[in-house]
Amino acid sequence: MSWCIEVAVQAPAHSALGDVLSYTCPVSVAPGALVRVPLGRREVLGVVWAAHAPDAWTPPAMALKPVAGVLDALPPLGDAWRDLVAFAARYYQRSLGEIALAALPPQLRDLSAAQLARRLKRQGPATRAPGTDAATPAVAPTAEQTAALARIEAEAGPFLLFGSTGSGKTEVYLRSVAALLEREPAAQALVMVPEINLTPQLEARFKARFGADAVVSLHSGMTNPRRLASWLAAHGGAARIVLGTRMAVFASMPSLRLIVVDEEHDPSYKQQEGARYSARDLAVWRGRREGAKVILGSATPSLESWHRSRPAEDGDAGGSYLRLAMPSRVGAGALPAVRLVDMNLQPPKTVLSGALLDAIGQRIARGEQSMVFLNRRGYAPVLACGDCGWKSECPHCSAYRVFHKIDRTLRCHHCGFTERVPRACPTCGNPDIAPVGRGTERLEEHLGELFAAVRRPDGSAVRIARIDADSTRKQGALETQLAAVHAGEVDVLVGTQMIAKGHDFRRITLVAAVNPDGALFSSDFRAPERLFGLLMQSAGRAGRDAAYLAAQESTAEMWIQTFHPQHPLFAALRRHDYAVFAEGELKERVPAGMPPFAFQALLRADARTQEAAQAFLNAASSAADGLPGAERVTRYPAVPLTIQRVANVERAQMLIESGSRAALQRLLAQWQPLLHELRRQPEGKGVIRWLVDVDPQSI
DNA sequence: AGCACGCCGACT
DNA sequence: GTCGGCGTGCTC
Repeated sequence: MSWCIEVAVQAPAHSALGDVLSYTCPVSVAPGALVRVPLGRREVLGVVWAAHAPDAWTPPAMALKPVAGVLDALPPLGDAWRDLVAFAARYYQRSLGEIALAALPPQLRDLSAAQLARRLKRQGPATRAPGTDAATPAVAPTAEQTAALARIEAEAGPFLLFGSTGSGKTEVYLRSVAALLEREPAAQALVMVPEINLTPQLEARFKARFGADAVVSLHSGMTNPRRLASWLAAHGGAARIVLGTRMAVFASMPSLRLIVVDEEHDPSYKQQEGARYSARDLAVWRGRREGAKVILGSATPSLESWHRSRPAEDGDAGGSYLRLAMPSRVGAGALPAVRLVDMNLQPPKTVLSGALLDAIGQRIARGEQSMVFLNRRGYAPVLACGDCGWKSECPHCSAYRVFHKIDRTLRCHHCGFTERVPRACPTCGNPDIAPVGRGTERLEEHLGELFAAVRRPDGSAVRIARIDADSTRKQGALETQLAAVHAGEVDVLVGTQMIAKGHDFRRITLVAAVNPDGALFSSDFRAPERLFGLLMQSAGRAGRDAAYLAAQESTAEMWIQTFHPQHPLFAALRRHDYAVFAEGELKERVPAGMPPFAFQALLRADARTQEAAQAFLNAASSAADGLPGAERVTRYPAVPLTIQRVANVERAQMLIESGSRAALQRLLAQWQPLLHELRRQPEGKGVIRWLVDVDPQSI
């Protein structure tokens, strides 16, 4: 008789396939061990979830296949890690194996037991990096930082570190990590940032403080071998500090004691494909499960975290998070003065108001830098024919193709369909087709023309640069461009929100948002929150160096051009008052029953036709009628997505909402098998795929 | 998810 | 006459 082991393999949740598959094994294998198992015609990597001794299981009707190999050179994944994976799978309605395998470095899938053993030997034994040897002399912390650190030491958390841009949140992270590593010889810390772009500078700071050996990174921009090496270092305990993007929340860290989620409000923490997990929320869960402290940091926290960190008041016990405020900027100038330009008072079709141009011109003359934001790539969002009304619609999507002047193409930003710009209107032959609206390319060109005659202090011509997804497509292009800005080789920087995040430009004294109005009246209730965060973050780019401002006798300014200057969002922004903005938003959400006062999920269907997609959703809704607890959950009607068709696929979704997270979870869990079933019914005809998005980040 | 098997259009 | 499209079905 042999052992029976239950193994999680990469397969989607499916009615025909259970969460784990059973195999026989001649020897005992610990849960958490990695194995190679036959699956159909191939052999795949799996994680052992349970093992049953020879006398403790009865063979099922079907014959079980034997395990193909055990990767026993690797210590098994811990209970805590498996609990995290199991929770994420359950909460986000995915299969165990899908989450488990996605959480492992991809290269592990291709390695045999012998190859892995060799690899581990080469990597050397898990010598624990000391973690504090290279400690660079740090400047003394401010009173606010000291106070926050004391609370973090003394209390359990989770903590919401509410620190304005430039308040030195990173220093608090560094010191919290340092205190932990010194206190516990084996302890590990996980530090997450929202974007890959932000990992290099963070890595540099952590390596300078803790030594290169103690720190590894984990993100999708790394090569597979490097990712495997980092993962093994974290799993073996050699790496004391793991830095990474959202995927790092699943890193195996046997001695995890501290988790930092920087810019916790950032939407990038929510995965938008496959398993749609929130790395921030999982970090909080993981911290509680493993007894690790969790620090969420932001100048503009998510309303969820803000609400959860509300102080106790009469009649309200307060939130479960502890809010630590650091309102002052360190070594930076005062927060920039916010100037609103009422575009209603400008001549029609004004792109950049005269006052803004003057202000930028003055900065150029003084050798300072300005930054102009426009959240739209390309030259113009639409190309149109004035005669017949033709517009550059994408044939495969319900969206316009964007005109990119640089390579004279029309590109669909949703499906990627690209064509050369036609010489004349494709429908009426009119050669006079014109760009409508503007993107970063056109803004860059426009600024170049406007400042053509202006001279810098040394008499040379003005230099304008653009940073967006197009200009940084090539490997290393972003670094090169950022270096040029730092070196003062750029006077005016044009870009998308890519340049609003994190980068610490010392000589920028003016930031302008040219056209932020779209988000004010969006159908997505979180749009204002995102806009506020983005504008605050952008404002934070200006005047980061107080000494520089003083030497220049300059002041930092944030310019906003808007047709709605009286909007309350701008009033709060003007005073840099996130708290007022947040309280205002929360007040609106209570009566509307919206998050954080309710919990949501989306059921989405993609199909050949919009009718088929909606028919599936409606049938799904009917199927949920009988489920226990359904009366505590509101199901809204099926509606098309804002961009209804992408790559010839019609998309519809249905919002599901409840005041009780448990009730919502219960319904989703019971719904899942019915949805699989429904797919094969007539109502599921034409459905290409369906998916559940728990705690959707936009609706 | 893979990877098969299984029936209908343009090519050596 | 085949090569190949992706529509259903199965994997312990």
